[in-house]
Amino acid sequence: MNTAKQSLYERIKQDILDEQLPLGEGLKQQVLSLRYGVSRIPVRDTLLRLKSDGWLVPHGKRGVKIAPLNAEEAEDLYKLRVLVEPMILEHVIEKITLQDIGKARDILAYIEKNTGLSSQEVGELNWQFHACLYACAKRDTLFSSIENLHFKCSRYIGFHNRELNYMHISEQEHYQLLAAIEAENLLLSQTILQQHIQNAGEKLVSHLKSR
Amino acid sequence: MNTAKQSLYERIKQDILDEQLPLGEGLKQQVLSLRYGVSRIPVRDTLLRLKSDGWLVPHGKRGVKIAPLNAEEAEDLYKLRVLVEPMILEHVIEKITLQDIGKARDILAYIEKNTGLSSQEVGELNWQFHACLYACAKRDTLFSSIENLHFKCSRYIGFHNRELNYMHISEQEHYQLLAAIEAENLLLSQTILQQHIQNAGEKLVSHLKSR
DNA sequence: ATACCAAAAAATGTATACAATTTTAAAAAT
DNA sequence: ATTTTTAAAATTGTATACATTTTTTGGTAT
Repeated sequence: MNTAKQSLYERIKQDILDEQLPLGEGLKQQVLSLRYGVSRIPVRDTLLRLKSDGWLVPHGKRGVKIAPLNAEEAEDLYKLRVLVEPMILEHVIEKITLQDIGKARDILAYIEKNTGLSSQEVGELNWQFHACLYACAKRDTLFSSIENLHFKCSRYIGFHNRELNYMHISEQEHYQLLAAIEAENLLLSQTILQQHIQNAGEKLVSHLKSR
Repeated sequence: MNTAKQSLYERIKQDILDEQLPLGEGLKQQVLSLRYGVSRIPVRDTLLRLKSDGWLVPHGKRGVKIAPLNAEEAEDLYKLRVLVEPMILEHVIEKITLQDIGKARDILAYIEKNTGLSSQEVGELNWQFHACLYACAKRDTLFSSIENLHFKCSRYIGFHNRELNYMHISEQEHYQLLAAIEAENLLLSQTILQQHIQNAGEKLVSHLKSR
């Protein structure tokens, strides 16, 4: 919405990702308002929003804390994605244009060219690629459900990339997916996408469990 | 959280369901704060929350309006439920106790006994039945994803009941589902649940389309 | 008459102030 | 020493006041 609050939302998200905010304890509105140089009102708005997003959870009778990462949640999120994301491909193939495909290909090319990207930037571009494909299906509900799953995953993916530096592997799968969509081969594209998600999910979960 | 805001959230939800609030136009914070006798701050909190919930959508550059009902969204929501809800049954069957089953059965009995319930009350009790089963799986992420889908559906279900008075039909399916879970028959319970959701979904969608 | 611009009005975003609740800490009682 | 009670401190929820942005409206020019 507004620049101030939007940036506050982004800044707090970033600080959660970078582990700049206390994990076990409740987040104090006043501490955050001092830290970010705004009043408690926009802080409250942001905390409420991040709670809806699932990045924050209730803390005791009042306030919120950062949601702990756990392997079980990651597992369920990826299983959900395996089921849900292929659903939208039907509509993607129906509606996708050459411009859309070009745009998606551009994102992949950009990732390949810029080897110096941070893991988080790669993660964001990865989602841009998927979102770019899914958006052209023009199914708001499906799209936002998927977007929501991605958002919840993104906390794990950041971690994933930072510690495994994994993302490059999946680039080939992205090109295969794009080709299958371009060929309007629904079943193949769904299979590739499922595999793509499952591969990433299994790697992440096994890594989370082995800590 | 607090009583005042909790009840404000419930009251605004109720007024959206009962079509007591303007549909096309943006909801004005001040109008609502006068209407409900509170300041704009808790109103703002509630509007933000209902926007996250999907009951409200952005209105122009600023503010929110009530999300319009449309058949496409209902269709996608039910298709999502058909895929996602059977997922949790695996864990339900693994963990469910006789107490849980008893509690679920009590809810069904209560619905049968009280023939004078409003369509909305029946809808709420229906969800209580499902939630009661799903909760014992102890899978927070799966549960809240399903809860979220139900919540989005609930706007349509209220409408559905009011205009079709359909819900009694599904009681038999509920008993069948409970029996299959009690018998620890995963595949059967999943099939019944899928059918249950699909039946309701198809009826609702066809009704929405024929307006 | 239509399009465009500017000023006023309206609506929201944010800050500060106050109220209510919860947490803490300390003291008293067992 | 441990538990319970009670008061103070801390924290959040809400109201009011102010700032900023958006929308509307009225006027002017083409």
